[in-house]
Amino acid sequence: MTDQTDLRLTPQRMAVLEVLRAAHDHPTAAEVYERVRRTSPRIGSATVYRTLALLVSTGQALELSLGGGAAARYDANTCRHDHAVCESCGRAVDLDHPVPDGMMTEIARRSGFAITGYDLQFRGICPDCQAQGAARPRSGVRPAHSDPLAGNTPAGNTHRKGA
Amino acid sequence: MTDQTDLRLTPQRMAVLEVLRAAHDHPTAAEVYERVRRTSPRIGSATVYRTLALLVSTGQALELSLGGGAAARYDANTCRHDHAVCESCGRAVDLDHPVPDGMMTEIARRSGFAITGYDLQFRGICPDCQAQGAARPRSGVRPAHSDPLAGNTPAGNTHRKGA
DNA sequence: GTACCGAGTGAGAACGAGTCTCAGTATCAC
DNA sequence: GTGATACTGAGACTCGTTCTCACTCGGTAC
Repeated sequence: MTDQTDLRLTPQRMAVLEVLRAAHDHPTAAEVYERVRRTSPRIGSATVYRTLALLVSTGQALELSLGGGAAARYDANTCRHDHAVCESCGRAVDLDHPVPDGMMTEIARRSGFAITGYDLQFRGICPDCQAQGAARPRSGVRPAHSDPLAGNTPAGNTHRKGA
Repeated sequence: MTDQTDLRLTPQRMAVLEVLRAAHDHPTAAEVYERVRRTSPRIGSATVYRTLALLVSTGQALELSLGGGAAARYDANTCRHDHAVCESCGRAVDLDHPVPDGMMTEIARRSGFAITGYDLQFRGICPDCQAQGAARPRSGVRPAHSDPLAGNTPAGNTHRKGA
């Protein structure tokens, strides 16, 4: 849309794009909606979701799925880069693009896939949470490759809702 | 649980684990539930979700989030490996572990994160779909890093539901 | 044998994220 | 001005998942 396509440049779309470009914390769609409403109180959630999908489909934003059932996050930094996600606070930080191009060629050769891209997310504990000695898993971001544990409570649920 | 922990080895948990070990197609929780019901018709979905979370937390299964709002998938292959996901049919295939260990050390050094693991998913078109000349995006698996497109319909929705 | 306790279960309500429908509005081309 | 079409907002809806709660089951002490 906007400057690259024949789609219309509406105030709502401008607002969503501006929020996304101003944000460096990889907001979820709900967070984008909340921020856009500060400047455009009448905007609907459907419009925000539609606009985010549009931005992703036109290459003006990236959609990140940080796993563990967490909501999708959006990133206006469309240069190829990867992320490190904190398992304690859920924060995602940008990383340089560390996957060698040769690796994708090799994967394509071995798997027979026509590789179009990849998602690489490192998991760990961010410096802030390390400083706090935090290791409490955050709701919705469960460690997926965790070591076998004895005597866990059945569902390692961090309760998503209050009720 | 089972042979590694002091948790109980119940028939329901056995059934879930057996379904997961027999499956090589990375089933979703709903698919696991459906398959388990063939042998244990009285099992509840909550039990399946609880058991899957338990298997993940004890390291006996991996949870894969394939992005695009798709449901989490599960994998009984707990050896470190990565996946290639078909953007057309949604199939995920296992790949060898291609990320050099030195890369994680480097990421940890540069980001300050205490890296505990990573998720790497390649996206592309599987050989079968290439043979069919298919490029139709599958429900729930939208291309996330797609090239800028002019004149897309606003929401590239492949309708998830019939209604 | 039985009473107790805690882990585990099943049913279904509830929730959050995201999508769909639809009527109304804005914008564009003519 | 008119018609076509893109876009919007509201809200109902679906889906995946989790929570609650009453119940069952198995282990253990007596």
